[in-house]
Amino acid sequence: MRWGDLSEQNCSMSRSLAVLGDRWTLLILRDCFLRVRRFEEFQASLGIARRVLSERLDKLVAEGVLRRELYQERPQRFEYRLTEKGLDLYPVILSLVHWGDRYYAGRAGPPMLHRHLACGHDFRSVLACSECGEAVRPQDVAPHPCAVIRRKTG
Amino acid sequence: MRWGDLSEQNCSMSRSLAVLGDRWTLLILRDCFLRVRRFEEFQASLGIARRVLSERLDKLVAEGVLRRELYQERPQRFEYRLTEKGLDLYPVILSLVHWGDRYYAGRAGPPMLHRHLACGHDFRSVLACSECGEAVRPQDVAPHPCAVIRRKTG
DNA sequence: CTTATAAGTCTTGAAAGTGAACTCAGTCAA
DNA sequence: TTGACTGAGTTCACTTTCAAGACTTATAAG
Repeated sequence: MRWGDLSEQNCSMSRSLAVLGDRWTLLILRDCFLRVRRFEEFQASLGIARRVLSERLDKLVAEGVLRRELYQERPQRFEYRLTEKGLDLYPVILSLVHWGDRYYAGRAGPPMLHRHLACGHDFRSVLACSECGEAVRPQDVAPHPCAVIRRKTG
Repeated sequence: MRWGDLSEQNCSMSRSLAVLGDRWTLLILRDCFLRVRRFEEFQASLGIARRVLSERLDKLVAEGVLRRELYQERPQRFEYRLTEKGLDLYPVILSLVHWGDRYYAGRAGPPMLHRHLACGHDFRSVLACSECGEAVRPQDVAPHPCAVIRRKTG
């Protein structure tokens, strides 16, 4: 299967990864959450090839994850900002960061901490249930198909 | 910058993505959480090229995300199972699934639901604070460097 | 004019991915 | 004892994507 065909899969994860799942896109989005907004900033921060950066930004804009906003007339210059759809990726980003913190922080500890302004503490992200608010572990979850699952029956 | 140099970055997200951030790895892990364990099963489920699957599984084993376990002697056959480190990726996977549910579910709704066995409800994943248990939004969080940040100073 | 800046685009060799065929160890059935 | 079959890979001949740097375009500043 080609990567491009992924978005046609009947699976939300495939469809998410069709947008986010290549080598640079999530790093670009991490930068967005750190208030990086301009082409040269992304390029300097990531060391990504310019052509690839350009492609990825275009795709994220096309998908509505980022929007391209004029910040200067003459010469026209644009910056890239998270939309609401983009902001909704925060749990994905933070989960990845905290997994890295747990398994790849050196002796020096995690390079970055996150303070929860509401309670004042540095925190880790916890997966919680939208219905009861409790923390959720993999063994507490039963995935089940929503409706009819289409199978090839031939 | 080459992808291979990513793991040397002083950022937990880079280090996570150095392991997980290519085009197929997270889909392989999704399958793991759905109890797919064997080479042929992964291959059939994903339609991935066999060479790439083989490479990815090896890498995940090398990183300690999966372990390779003998399930049959003569001929020796192995299956791949999540380690604790792998199980800790559940928040990442579920966040991606629920983001896809929200933005890419068709008229039919999400293809897959997740029941929280503790409370009995189908749920969405919510990002919560490990310290106070409250739900966290991006604007509630202040990231700050943990220790000295190394910069190129000349 | 000349240089500088920001945001790209173009080019070219290197790396990675694709799909089909092939290998290898062993089982099973005739 | 041959022949088909299974599961887990490996190999090969392409095709696609990526990396790094040079080039382009619009404009301002000196």
